[in-house]
Amino acid sequence: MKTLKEIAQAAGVSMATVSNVINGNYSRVSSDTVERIQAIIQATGYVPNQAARSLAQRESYVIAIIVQASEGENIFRNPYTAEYVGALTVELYRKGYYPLIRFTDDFQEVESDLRGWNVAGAIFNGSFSKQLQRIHSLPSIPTVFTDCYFRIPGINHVGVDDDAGGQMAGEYLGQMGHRQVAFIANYLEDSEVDQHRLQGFKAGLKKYGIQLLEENIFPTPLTAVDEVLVGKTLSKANAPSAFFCTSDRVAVQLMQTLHKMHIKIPEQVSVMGFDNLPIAEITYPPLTTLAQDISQKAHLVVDMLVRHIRQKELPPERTLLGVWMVERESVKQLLSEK
Amino acid sequence: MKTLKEIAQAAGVSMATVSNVINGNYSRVSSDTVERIQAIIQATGYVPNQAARSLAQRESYVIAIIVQASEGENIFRNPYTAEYVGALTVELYRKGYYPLIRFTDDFQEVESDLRGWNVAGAIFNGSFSKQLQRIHSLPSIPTVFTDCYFRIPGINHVGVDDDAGGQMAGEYLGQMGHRQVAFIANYLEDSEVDQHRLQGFKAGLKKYGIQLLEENIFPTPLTAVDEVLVGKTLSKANAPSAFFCTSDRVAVQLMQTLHKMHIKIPEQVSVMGFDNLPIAEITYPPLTTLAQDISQKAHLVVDMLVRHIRQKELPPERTLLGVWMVERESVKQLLSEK
DNA sequence: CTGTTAGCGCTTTCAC
DNA sequence: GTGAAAGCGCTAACAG
Repeated sequence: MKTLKEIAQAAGVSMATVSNVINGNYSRVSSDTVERIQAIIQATGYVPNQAARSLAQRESYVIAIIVQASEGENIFRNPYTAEYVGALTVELYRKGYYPLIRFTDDFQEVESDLRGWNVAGAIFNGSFSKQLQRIHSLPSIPTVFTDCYFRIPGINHVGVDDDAGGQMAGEYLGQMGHRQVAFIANYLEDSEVDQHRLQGFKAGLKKYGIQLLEENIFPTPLTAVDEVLVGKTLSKANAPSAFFCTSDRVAVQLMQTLHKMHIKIPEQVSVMGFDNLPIAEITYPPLTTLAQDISQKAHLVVDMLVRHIRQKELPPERTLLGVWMVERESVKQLLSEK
Repeated sequence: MKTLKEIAQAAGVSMATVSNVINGNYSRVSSDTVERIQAIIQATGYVPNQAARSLAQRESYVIAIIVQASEGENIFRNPYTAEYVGALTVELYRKGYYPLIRFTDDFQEVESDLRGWNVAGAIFNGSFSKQLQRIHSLPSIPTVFTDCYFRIPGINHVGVDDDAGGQMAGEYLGQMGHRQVAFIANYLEDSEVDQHRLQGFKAGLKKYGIQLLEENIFPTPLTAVDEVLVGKTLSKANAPSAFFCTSDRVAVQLMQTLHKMHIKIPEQVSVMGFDNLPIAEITYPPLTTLAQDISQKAHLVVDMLVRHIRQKELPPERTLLGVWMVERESVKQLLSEK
């Protein structure tokens, strides 16, 4: 018993009626028939063919999840991305959609996925700034962009309040008595996320009259985290006593380097991260960081997307998720100074 | 320009011809026509409709990746799973397939995915022991099972040589001079992976005349890793000087507990893991562990699956991937004893 | 080499 | 309430 037609025959009704039952249009079918058909479906374990449905409806229940990654890169080695996509997956199934996950950086591939699968919607993660114009001008499929900043209005976006997070970090370090601090970005030049975290950080420090020196801003982990550079930075006259890193991953790298150099955390140097990934709990010492609620974010994103799928022509939305401090043990309270 | 039909009209040929060009059946089309049609496809950015193709062929280019997880669980928080599924995703796209990722524990859902999408094949990860019978009796879609042990013959399987890994761990600890050791499983009762690692471990220890005491075998992290139990275990007369954990994640938990108790690793207690996940590098101290090549595994799995898709009726295959020691700093060399 | 034709399994008017 | 029929976009014989 494989097709709708066979179900219809078994029930002695037309295909249209079975179709109505399957799709929950009970108002068009007598409750007797509904029950009878459902019983048969149950008994036979009939499963509708998604391809046929998608063809007939000119739309599938597929949602593309496009994650920016370079050719052949396994982006799920990044724990943040993995957890986020996992959370999206869970949410999508909950709502009856199927995720189509694609790692890419290439607009061609994105376009053929979107069109080839007649996707109902798409979720983008990462800074697709360059391709954005073209993505945006695609057939009118609803999209939500996440973790990126755009100058283009008219897109749906869910992000994290990076400014606020940076600011909290700045204030916290100030309050803990640090007066010389440093910032390590992931990719300052390209990532607006990094730029906002830095901006917020500066603002937070300002409240304590602290200035972040240009020389203490490291645009990428590569330019900061190796032993010689860390050594140089720490041996200066006004060496920073604390580092704020744009992500937990970067913080972890820094901590490794410090361990190798036998520099004690937080006794000699304090470290802060951003994201509150599972790894933040297992570092030594446990990492003080800014938390974002990834499940909530996924939930919001999927909700927003589904809303726009159901009612096209809804005006674009933007949401910024809050962040909060998770105080662990990687930042030392300094004696207050003059 | 959206459909094959339109391309055919534009080129002044029949749909069949365009179809042949799209599917690379160049032997049935003159090279002139091939070029002309390809040019048009290029120019118009035509993308074939996957649903239609799948309907007509009675098979899609979708491969289901079924990951065992409880209802609503985001299994990508497990870094091993995330990395593995990511690697599968990369490999599948490389071969022209689309991954359909599903977290579940429920056979019903598996079945409706497999049938509803007319998947070309499926990859299972986790111990689907209970459902296996039913999965196996499904419509004849090729499957590969990974990271599990089954008594049922006739299935394709790619696993890791857990016995060998366990044995290497046992021999290594023996060679490093440890004489009292302990083993922490993830879920000994249910996981045959754990059981094999334990078995190998015992065998490896035996070469050094070491016996693993029953009381030093912890069936789950819950029964081992909390402070009181660790305290009790370590204060015994013949306290273990080293712990072999069935996974890096468990090892990390143990290390955290030890840190909390201010027990020095490896000076006071040595720790070994299994998997060589990225986290193994960032623990303090870096974790000595057994490595498996996840990309290679994914590659093998996809290769095997595709082989069975192309030639049904191929006899079932089983492959065991090798593992190797990655020596870092979590195991101490003890003075050799009597 | 190329075209014609008959579906794949489902949804969707539109009649009844 | 229910059914008949016309596709959705593509592939797969089979003719020519």
